[in-house]
Amino acid sequence: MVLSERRSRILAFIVDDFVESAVPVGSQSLVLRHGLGLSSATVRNEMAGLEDEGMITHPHTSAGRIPSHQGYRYYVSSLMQDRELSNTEQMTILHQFHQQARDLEQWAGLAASVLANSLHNVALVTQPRTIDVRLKQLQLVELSDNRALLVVVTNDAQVHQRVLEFPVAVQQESLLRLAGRLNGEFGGKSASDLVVPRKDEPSEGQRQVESIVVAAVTEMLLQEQAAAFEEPVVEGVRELLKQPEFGEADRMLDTLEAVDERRLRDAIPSVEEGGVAVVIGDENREGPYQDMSFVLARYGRPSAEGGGVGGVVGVLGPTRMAYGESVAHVRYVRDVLTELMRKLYGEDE
Amino acid sequence: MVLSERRSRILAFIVDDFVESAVPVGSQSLVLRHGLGLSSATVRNEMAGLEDEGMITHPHTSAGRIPSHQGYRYYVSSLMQDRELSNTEQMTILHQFHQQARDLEQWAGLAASVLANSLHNVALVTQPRTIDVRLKQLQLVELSDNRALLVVVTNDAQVHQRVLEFPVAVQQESLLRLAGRLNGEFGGKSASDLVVPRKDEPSEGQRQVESIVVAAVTEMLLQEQAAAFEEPVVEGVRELLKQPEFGEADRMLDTLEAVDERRLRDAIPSVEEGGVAVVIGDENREGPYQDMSFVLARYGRPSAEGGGVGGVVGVLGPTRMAYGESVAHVRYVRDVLTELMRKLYGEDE
DNA sequence: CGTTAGCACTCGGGGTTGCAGAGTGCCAGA
DNA sequence: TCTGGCACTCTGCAACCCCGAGTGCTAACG
Repeated sequence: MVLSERRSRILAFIVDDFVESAVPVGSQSLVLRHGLGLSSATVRNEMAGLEDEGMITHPHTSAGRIPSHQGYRYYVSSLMQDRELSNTEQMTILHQFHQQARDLEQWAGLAASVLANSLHNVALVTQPRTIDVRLKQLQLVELSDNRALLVVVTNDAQVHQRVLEFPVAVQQESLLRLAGRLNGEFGGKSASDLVVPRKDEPSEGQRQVESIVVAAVTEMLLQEQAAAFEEPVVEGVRELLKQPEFGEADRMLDTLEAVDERRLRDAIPSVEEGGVAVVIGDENREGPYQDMSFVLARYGRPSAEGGGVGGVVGVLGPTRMAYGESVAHVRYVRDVLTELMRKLYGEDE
Repeated sequence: MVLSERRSRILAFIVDDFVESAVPVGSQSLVLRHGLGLSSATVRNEMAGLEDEGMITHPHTSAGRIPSHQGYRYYVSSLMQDRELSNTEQMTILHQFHQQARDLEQWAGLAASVLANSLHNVALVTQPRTIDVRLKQLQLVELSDNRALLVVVTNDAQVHQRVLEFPVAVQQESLLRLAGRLNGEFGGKSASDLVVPRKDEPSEGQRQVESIVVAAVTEMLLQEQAAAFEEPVVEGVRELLKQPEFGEADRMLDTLEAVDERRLRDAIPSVEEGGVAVVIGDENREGPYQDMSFVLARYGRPSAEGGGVGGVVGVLGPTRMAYGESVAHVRYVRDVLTELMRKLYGEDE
């Protein structure tokens, strides 16, 4: 569907005004705010037209117009100008990363904070994951006589841990030897390559220990493999709930449920690599998000070689959202994260 | 202050009824619900007395009575009967722990979930910490040519990680040797014992690498040491906000801010070992919690030998809270966590 | 034929009014 | 010392009204 030049301008103004004020915009206020050389009556006629085309609606007979989901869609796809962040904005964001981001795990949280604060909506960032999970290194730390902490580092630089219990007493020294041997044997391997070995040398007890460790590692790798994402880091819930669409208490409670990490993990729309995806209102499959919008992007290295590592970064807000701003910010933070990952995992390979 | 037997009974009924219904309780409804052999008029006289003693108040002239903070305090200290969880309740909770709690890190979250669901309030649990942080083991994992992941396990079985950047290229093999050497040298030592060594053998580059690693480890240990608690795991925010005292939207927003992890970390009242602490309303120093109550306990091993490991577990709710239930649940979950820790870190030492 | 002025109509929000219900305080009598 | 009774108070809720902002339509205008 293509709108006339004039209608497009009017639609864009309606979207802009409504996004800013959250109040349905009427014909008169429109001509007053933006000096279009038309009378309010003409604008009313055009608005009626826009309504016929499904771009805007009435909340009730005598209220101003608000954009429909389709109207937002048209705005995002055809009308919105695609701005880049200014240098100052870029520097502000970069600065926060350079100052605080020590640890891989903190990156996601930091990115989420930055987005939430700039956009006053919920920001969500998943931890970087690889599609092809492999063991990088494991470590065994003695805790008590027959307990040890197993620490597993995978090729996406994620660290996982688990407490193991053995039927026999073990010494730190033998655990070290075992860890060393297993690292040599299984380092770089994926879950399916791990098998409980049947060597002859080790005593009965040690064989048991070994098989417990290998089983745990296998399970941890599989678990990592199974979840496309783990629960995303979510930031800015309060920012979101300050928006006037959530003014009523029960609406707030529903929304609070919708932005629960566990809930979001399964609801994040799929995103293709490269661009920034905008999913508006009822384009969402899941109920609670039908009057909200996602702006999402993949960060990380492309999965070309199967060894790609990455995740998803984005914001979630009411459909009445500053799409232009959001896209610009999400894209920039995506680029920053991608660059960080590129440095971390090395330039090539 | 001591109340007459009859007034005590009436106060207890007022607290019970108000906790249950959240509606100010009047003299008549009181005699109807509990068959005390008195007329409403007499109860009114007693209520006037209780009001003089500061135990209850009026929201306005012609409303029922609600307990004052002092009233709750009297109730908790003198009136409340101290129940234990029934066997079934204990089993339900234990079952959840046995089924899900694989990983030390998950314990806190699980404990919080259990409490939040049973008590319909916010539950908070800090990760176990020791007062005397020592290095247990470290691990170095190569990421790219000149980057490595440093994994540090401390004596409280916490795992921490950081990405390090070296001025020279490093090999996994030399990292392994370095890690082994440092483990031998510094295992069991605390931050103050770590010093950048000045050996002669290693080449210039390797010395740089070593000093970077040692510096990072020191910093991580200190950081762990500095924070009495890290941010607690918080669960059940939605449960809390469903309570009628948060029915209005702006009240909800304020509360949402108050239960923010970062905010809570600094606001948790201090708790002595042993018992269960109840901090009611304006007994809290910090503003946002002045009309809420904490029920808290320390879990873990006593810090007798300086090597104790533990944390804090508890709930946060409106002053109108089922204190008896809360105390019973918090105490039981505390015991469960303590037992788990005892097993984990060994019986003695 | 597109644009505009004018007009009747509609609806939500805010303020007012008017109960009904639940409670209280107090007093006089058992 | 307790209790029945009564006048009084305050909240919550529903009904009501009115104002303002906005619409749709029609007729006139360039």
